[in-house]
Amino acid sequence: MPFDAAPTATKIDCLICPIQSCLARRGSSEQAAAFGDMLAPRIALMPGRGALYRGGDRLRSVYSVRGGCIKASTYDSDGNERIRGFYLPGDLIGLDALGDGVCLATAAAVVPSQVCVAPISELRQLMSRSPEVAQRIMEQTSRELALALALSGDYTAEQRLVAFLLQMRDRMESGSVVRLPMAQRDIGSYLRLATETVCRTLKGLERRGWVSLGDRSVRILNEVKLRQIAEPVGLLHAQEPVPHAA
Amino acid sequence: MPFDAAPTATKIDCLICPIQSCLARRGSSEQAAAFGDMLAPRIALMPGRGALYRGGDRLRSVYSVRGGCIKASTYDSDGNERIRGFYLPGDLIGLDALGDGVCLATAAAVVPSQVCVAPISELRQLMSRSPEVAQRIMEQTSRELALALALSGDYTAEQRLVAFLLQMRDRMESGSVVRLPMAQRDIGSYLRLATETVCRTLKGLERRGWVSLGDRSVRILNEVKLRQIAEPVGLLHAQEPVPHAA
DNA sequence: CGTCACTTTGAGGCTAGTCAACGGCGGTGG
DNA sequence: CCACCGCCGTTGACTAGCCTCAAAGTGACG
Repeated sequence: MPFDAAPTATKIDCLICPIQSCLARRGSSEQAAAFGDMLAPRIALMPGRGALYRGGDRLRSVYSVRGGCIKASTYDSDGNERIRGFYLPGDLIGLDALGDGVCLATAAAVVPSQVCVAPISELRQLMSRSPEVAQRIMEQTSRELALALALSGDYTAEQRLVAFLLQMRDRMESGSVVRLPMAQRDIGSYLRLATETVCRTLKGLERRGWVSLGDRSVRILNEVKLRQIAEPVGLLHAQEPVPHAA
Repeated sequence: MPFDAAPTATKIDCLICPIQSCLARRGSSEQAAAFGDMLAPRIALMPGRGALYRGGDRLRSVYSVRGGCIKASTYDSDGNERIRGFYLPGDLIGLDALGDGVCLATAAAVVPSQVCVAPISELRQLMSRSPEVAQRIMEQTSRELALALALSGDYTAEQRLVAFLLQMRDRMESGSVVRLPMAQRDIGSYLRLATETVCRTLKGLERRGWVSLGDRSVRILNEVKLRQIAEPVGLLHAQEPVPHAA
C-alpha cells in the first residue's frame, strides 16, 4: 500500500521519526532524506480494523502520528469504551509505556491514518542526545497531564465542550474552522457526555451565534465569548487567595 | 514546641527521612538515632495556620508526613478550593516538584500534623543509591496517578465515596474502623460532591446497614457489598473486549 | 455562655442521562 | 440500478442524580 501525503495538508515536523535520527547520524541531508523515506517503517491504520496496540501490551516502540487521528481508549468492566485522548499529526503515542514498557490504553484509528515507528531504545538515545526531542516529549507529557487534570474537574457540558474545541483549534493551527475528525460519540466518550448532549450543546452554541456547524467541522465566530466560557477549565490557580493567618 | 508522638499510634517507617540517610552514612545506629532525632528538621503544622508551601512555589525539599493529615489543593479563578489529594503518615508530599522544582498545589494541614523535611538534592542521591527508596517513590507517584484517573470517571456519589472509604482503609492499616480526619466538606471537595451529598450518602450507607458512623470515623460492616459498589471505580480494563476485525 | 465550624435534614430546581423515534448518508448486495 | 442496512446526527419527552438554598442541631473552644 502506498503512503500518500497525509490527508491534512499541514506540514508535519516529525522530530521523533527514526528517519530523522538516521539523518542526524548520516549527515548528508538530501541523500539521506530519500533513503530514509524508503526505509521509514510507517504503518497505515484504518478505523474499525483493529488497534495499533492494546492496553497491557509491552511496547518496544512508540509511534508518531503522520496523518489522520488516533484515539487512546480504556474499557470498563462492562466493555464500554472510555476515550482517554486524541492524537493528531505530530503527536506521539505510546509514551505511557516509557516507564515500565507496558502501555495503559488501546490505540486505534479514528479516520484513515498513518503513523511512524520509533523504537523506544532509539528514542531514549535520541532524547539524551537531543534536548529538542526531550523537550518535545516533556511538553506533550505535561500537556496530557494538564488535560487529564482539567477533565477531572466538575465543569458543565458547555464548558468542557468549548474547552475541547479551543484546544483542538490550537493543536491544529487551522484558522477559525476546526475540523473534528471523530464522531460526536467519541467526543462524548472523551468528555464524559452522552452523544445527545454533545449534539444539543453544539446546537446551543450555534443558536446563540458563537459558532457555525458544518460537516464534522466547527467555525468559531465569537472566540472572545468562547474563551470566556472555557476560562475556568483551562487554568489552575494553585495559590490560596487569602491566607488564613500567619 | 515539642514533637509528641503522632496522634495515630501506627508505626511510621520513614524511609525518606534525612535522619535515615544520616544513619545510613554514619553507620552507628543507636547513637545516630539519638543524634538524628535531635537534628531532625521536623515541622509542626496546624490547620488554618497557613500552608506548608503554596502552588507555584519553587521547592528545595519534599516532605514526609510523620503524623496527622495533609491536604494538597488548587484553587479556581473564584478562589474555590479543590482538594487534589490527602496525605497520611508515611506519604511524601511535594513530589510534583521533582520535575522542574515548581510544585502545582498548595499543601496545608487538615489536623495538627508533623512533617519531616527531605531536601530534593539529598533525595535524588538517595534514590540513585537505594532502589528501595526509588521504588517507594515510584509507587506513590503511580498510586496518585491511578487515583486521579479513577476520580476522572463519571461515577455516582455512592461509588466515589465508597471507593474513597475503602482506599483510606487500605492506606491506614486500621481494621474495620476508618478514621477520616478531614471534614466532610474536604471529602466533598476531593470527590467533587457537595457536603450535603457526602452526608446523605454516608447516612444512606448506614441506613442500609453497610457501615456505622461515628465521630469522624466509619465502621465497615459489610465489606463485600462495599467492594461490589466500588468495583467499577478501581480497575481499568484497557483491553478492547471484542476486536472488530483483523 | 456565646460563637463558630461542622453536620444533618428538608424542599426545590437544574443539568445531563436515558429512551425513543426519525432523517440522511454510505456501503453492500441482489 | 435500487433496496436494504447500519451508523451517525438530530430532536423530543421524561427521569434521576446531585446541587442549591435554607434552617436547625451538635460539639469544641474561648
